[in-house]
Amino acid sequence: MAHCGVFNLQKDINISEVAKKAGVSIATVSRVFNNSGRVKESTRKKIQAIIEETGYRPNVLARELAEKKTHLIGMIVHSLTGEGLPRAINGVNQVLDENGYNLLIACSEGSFEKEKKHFELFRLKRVDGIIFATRQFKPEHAEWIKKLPIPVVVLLQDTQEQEIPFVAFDNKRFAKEATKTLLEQGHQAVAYLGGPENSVNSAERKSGVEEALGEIKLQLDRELIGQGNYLIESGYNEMEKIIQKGKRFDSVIAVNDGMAIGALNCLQDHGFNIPNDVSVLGLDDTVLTQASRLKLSGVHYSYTDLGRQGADMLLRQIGQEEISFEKIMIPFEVKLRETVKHKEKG
Amino acid sequence: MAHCGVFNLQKDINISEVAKKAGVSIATVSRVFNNSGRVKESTRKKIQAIIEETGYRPNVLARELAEKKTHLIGMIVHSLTGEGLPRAINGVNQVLDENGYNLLIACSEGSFEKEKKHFELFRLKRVDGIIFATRQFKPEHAEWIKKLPIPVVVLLQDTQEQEIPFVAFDNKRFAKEATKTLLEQGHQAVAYLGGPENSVNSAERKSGVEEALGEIKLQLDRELIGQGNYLIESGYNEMEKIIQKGKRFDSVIAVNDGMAIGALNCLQDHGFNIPNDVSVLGLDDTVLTQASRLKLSGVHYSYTDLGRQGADMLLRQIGQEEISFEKIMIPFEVKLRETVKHKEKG
DNA sequence: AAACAAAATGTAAAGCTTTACATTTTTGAG
DNA sequence: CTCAAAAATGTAAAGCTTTACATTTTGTTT
Repeated sequence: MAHCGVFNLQKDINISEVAKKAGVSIATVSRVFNNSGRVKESTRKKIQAIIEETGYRPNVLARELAEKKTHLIGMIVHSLTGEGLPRAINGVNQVLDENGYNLLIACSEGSFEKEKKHFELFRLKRVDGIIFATRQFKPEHAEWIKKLPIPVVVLLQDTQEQEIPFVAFDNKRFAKEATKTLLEQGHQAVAYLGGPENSVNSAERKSGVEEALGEIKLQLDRELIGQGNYLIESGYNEMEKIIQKGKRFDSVIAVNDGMAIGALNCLQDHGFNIPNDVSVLGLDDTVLTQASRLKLSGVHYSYTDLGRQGADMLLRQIGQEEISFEKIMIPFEVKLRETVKHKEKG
Repeated sequence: MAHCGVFNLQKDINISEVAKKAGVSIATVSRVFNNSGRVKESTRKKIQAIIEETGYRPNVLARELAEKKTHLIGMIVHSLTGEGLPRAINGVNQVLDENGYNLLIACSEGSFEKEKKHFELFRLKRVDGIIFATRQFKPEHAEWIKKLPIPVVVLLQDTQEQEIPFVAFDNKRFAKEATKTLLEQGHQAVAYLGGPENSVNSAERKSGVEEALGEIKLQLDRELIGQGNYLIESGYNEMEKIIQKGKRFDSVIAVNDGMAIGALNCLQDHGFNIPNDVSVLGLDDTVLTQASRLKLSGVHYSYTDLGRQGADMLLRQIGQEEISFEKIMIPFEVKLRETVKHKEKG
């Protein structure tokens, strides 16, 4: 076996030592290593041999200092748990990896202060670009971003700014589509389980549901609305409350899978037959849809795609003179599975 | 509002400009900024005022070059999806953040080649340390790591090397404990659903189950063993196969939650009463345990903890002369929930 | 006031590369 | 064989800090 690349470096060798061994100047070595400028074939071979032999690798720090480019991308996410964001990170990471960039991760835990801290940190670390996934995009965020001399791409939120590009899910639209699909199956009395009041995404989804109902002159009955916190348990509890009211409904739409699963369990515990008595749909498509005995219906949208597109967009912006505005909405697909009663089968 | 820190930097200001403005040398500015060496109070104030005014921040790259320290930790994981590793990343990230380090993420997708590539990359990027989470720790890994001039901590696997510290779950032990707990409830005919044949962790868990059975002179019946791939569907299918064989069993242990949930669904579809006819337990404790109508029993162990302890350990090693060997096993807890029949209730 | 210690500050090197520009060498045409 | 142009290579600056060591200033003691 020949030399094992970088692992063989006992002590760091630098460019001038290579140059000395080859009897040339450091500029020539640099040219050979970076394949830039002209070098006579014989010289190139000689230098390459020495690079091979010594296992020389340029000091990345010095290089970055000289080039003013770190090939580092910073990504700020509000959470590292849950199913979505890790997938988004994965997507980002894939694209960066394919393009020779590295990913620096920071987690804000939803704290505005931490977001700021991480923006500053990334700025100091001289990252080449930032991907910012937040639960709520505020005017202050826009201010910071506009001051930054590097491109930023926002994930998950519409920035409402012509200067700040983003990639997001069209919450309202897919909630509307999913609801329409449900209504087309003949449902009329829809119960809705939403997320926390202050959640932008949750509000968007609700308004999508309402819009779909509105188009056929229906509306959400106040008595059939629950408000929870995305968790399975909360779905169960909110469903319980609605059932207790005794008002009739033929379908339940939940803002996410967790609450939908909770609702499903609750309905079954009350003896409802799913989907014949009640259809259930979550505006989501996580692993939970597969966990229940009846496969849960939902809306599929890919976080991996979100991440990939975001990273693509960022890389496009990097190196560009002007930061150009782009917005991308990730496509979605309504998935009717065993928890929704189909007309044709009805 | 005063100056908004780093965001205000229109153009980068460097230390010599600050020095010039203050009428001192760059060494003094450096001393003030880093709070090192002695500086007269009046000089310090003057310089601080100018730093404040100009928003000067040292160029991190130059600093790192001079200090030979990047405050960067590289983490290699085999997957970014799933519930465990993102939590581990989260734990690592928390500790690093608390200690002024940054996290560089790389995903190997289980490929040996990619692992190598990322080790090399991290080496070149001059990270201060590496956290390596792998599915299988091979002799080659040990070779690389021993050649590296920076500390490495391995996650999830016993390195079997006195020189390479690790943090892991004691798969065999918790599988054994969980099984013993189950047996103590009076079960005797245990069916086992395992993971892929080549999985180290899966094998460890199986041997833990066998050991527990062995202690009371029982053993796994070959007819009651399934081999799947961790997914819900695979749990369902493997359970189905076993049921078809018609052999009696009073409990099912699955290598993970996914397969346990699949098995649970399958059993219920066949009309078994859980837990009266059959108890079900997964050697895991993910969100899936909450998803089914009957809360799934399992073993809880914290990936966040794993990550935190790993990062702690790494930071301890950094800066130390000799790399010292440490091994940590994360504690676990058996969780009996609704899918296991309890003796006292029996 | 001298002498010395302690404190404050400055100088310059080391950390290592890339690259614009300068210089030398080679090649080919006349 | 000469000269110009092209090719190859070298020099030195720029990128910016930290820090060991040198120097200057200040303060104290005798």
